[in-house]
Amino acid sequence: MGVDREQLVEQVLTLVESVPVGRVTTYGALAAAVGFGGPRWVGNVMAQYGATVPWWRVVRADGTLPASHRRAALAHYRAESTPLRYDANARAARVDLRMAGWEPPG
DNA sequence: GGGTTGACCAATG
DNA sequence: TCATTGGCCAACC
Repeated sequence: MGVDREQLVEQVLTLVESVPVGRVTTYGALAAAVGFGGPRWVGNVMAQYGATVPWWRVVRADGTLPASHRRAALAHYRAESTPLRYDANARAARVDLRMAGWEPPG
């Protein structure tokens, strides 16, 4: 059956809203959950509509923060006590996916 | 219809 | 851990 693109977008946003506080999921996991598009498509959806949902709970597969928003995301993580990992050089902070990784239902 | 662009991913060294 | 490589999918021009 043909599913509307708009409905798929809503499904992605709903899944993002269902991510527990202090936990995160990945673009790829969301794409797999909705069974449509791919990680890059989900990234595109977030770029457009992410402002209406807790976008900081969606990170890349290796735990790095979404581009262009890492500073704002860090403030949220600190507020939510999200487990973070710091590089040896402390160049960039990443979410500890072992601890905070959350798999969306699909 | 082809080239380019994204808030991407996994394998490899 | 980092950089490179190839693949991925839809939107836009």
